[in-house]
Amino acid sequence: MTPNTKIGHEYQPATEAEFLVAYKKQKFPKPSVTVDLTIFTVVDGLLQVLLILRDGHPFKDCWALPGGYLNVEEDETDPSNQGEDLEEAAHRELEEETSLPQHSCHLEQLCTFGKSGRDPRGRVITVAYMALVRSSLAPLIKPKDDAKDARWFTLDEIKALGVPLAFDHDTILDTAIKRLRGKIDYSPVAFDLVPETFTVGELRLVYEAVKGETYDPNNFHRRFKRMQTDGIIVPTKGKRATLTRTAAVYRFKR
Amino acid sequence: MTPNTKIGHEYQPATEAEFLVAYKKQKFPKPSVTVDLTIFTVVDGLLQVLLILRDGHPFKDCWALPGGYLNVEEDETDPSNQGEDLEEAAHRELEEETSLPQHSCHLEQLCTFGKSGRDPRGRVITVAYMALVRSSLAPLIKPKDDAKDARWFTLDEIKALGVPLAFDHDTILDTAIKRLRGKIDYSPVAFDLVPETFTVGELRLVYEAVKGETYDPNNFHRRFKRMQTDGIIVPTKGKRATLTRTAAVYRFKR
DNA sequence: TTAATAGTGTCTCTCAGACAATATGCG
DNA sequence: CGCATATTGTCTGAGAGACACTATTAA
Repeated sequence: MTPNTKIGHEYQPATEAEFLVAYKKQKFPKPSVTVDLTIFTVVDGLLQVLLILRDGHPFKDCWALPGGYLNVEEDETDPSNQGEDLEEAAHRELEEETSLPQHSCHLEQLCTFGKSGRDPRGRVITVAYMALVRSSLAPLIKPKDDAKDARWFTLDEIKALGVPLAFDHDTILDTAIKRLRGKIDYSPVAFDLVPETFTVGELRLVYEAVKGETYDPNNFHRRFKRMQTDGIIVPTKGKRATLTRTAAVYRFKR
Repeated sequence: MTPNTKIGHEYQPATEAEFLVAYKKQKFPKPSVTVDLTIFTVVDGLLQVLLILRDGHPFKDCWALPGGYLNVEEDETDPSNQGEDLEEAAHRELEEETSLPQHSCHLEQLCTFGKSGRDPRGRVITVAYMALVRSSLAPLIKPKDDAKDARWFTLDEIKALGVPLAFDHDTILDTAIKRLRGKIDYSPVAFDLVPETFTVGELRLVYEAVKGETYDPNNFHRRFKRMQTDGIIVPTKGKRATLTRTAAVYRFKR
């Protein structure tokens, strides 16, 4: 890395130990770092996103993606502990927001946004993550139904708000949707949106909700069977689920 | 975003203006943010990466990806100016390192790394970018050939160093290679590694260098012709280039 | 002339889209 | 029973991989 001379990052004594002692005494402006989450689920064949209503400034009373500051408090007694990792913070936020047990949801880093002026409090860089909540877990998330502070939105409902989301969260959400739509074609993310066991129809509904287009049920079934012969999907004993008739139940492998 | 109570992010007066005044007076620990670049090129049919030799602590005398601090100095007279954007910083670093004119290279955000302990100076979050330099520009980059401070490495040469790169740059590089290998199949990144005008063979060599595998020249040619009928590629007047015989020359469209 | 690469043609296999047909079981 | 969905099957066309073949030209 090329140190920035203007803010004094390049003082260079002989040993690294000496350097660090001197370095710690210096002061240069730093940004804040936050972690924001785009939490998706598919319920009733609709792609939905979890938004929270901000109760404090800035963007008070605006809907926003859940998120929070990255904890970077250094441990005085252990210099190697410089606070929580980014993934750790994302998992923490996800748990705080959904009350779901850690690692019950797929979580992946999406993109980092840091435009000057995106937060009136000062320079804030946000690392956006995308989380996928399987439909069987989604209903567990909204216990505080009366309190209007967190709820699932379909994409149309967000548009229907008529006002933008807080900060640059519209851009983040847009990036997340594009990423999800792209990834579903070549990676097994769909299996993180469906219940642990599922029927062909349920999986197809997830694809349709994410891509926003209909799939020919016959062709999808063929594709599904190929996944079965490839060992990606295995049949499950509990061989029934009810829609208009019975259907075989499967489970994702690995 | 959910403010972190422990570091006092949630003081909430009535108006946003009042809030901001009070907020600015607070102090909480912040990380540094850097931008690191993985700069690729393909020369002589080999995928190469630009590394610099660190002349200061930490990781003095280690090879590293070029990078530097994000400038977040706020403008006292203009509160909306909170420093340079992430992309701006990446372009600046790229120009500083390669001396190539701005926007002559493809540049895209890769991933953000922020593990606790990755930098002994303190908590540092780095936003990694991937840059692609077309082979016709690559030779322009190493004027300081005697000074051993920046040069192209093939992947094998990096392995042959026998020591890891500085910081977590091995991980970043690995991520970049995987991204490039993945993207070349479904996006036109190869055209950012080839000269502005190119022959079928030159384009194939780029694919082979990136993927690390050989392509059947006949089948590749067929694929190439399909791109031509799709209008992605157009023939160019200067219809010759020399290897062992002449070949038609093409240009990427859009 | 020769050798290496450009460029064409062919066969096979896989997979996607369109669409026909049968099976099943809830109402 | 009737109908919606599950499940199977067939036809076609696009594209990938393997491989044979001809054309061109620098050395």
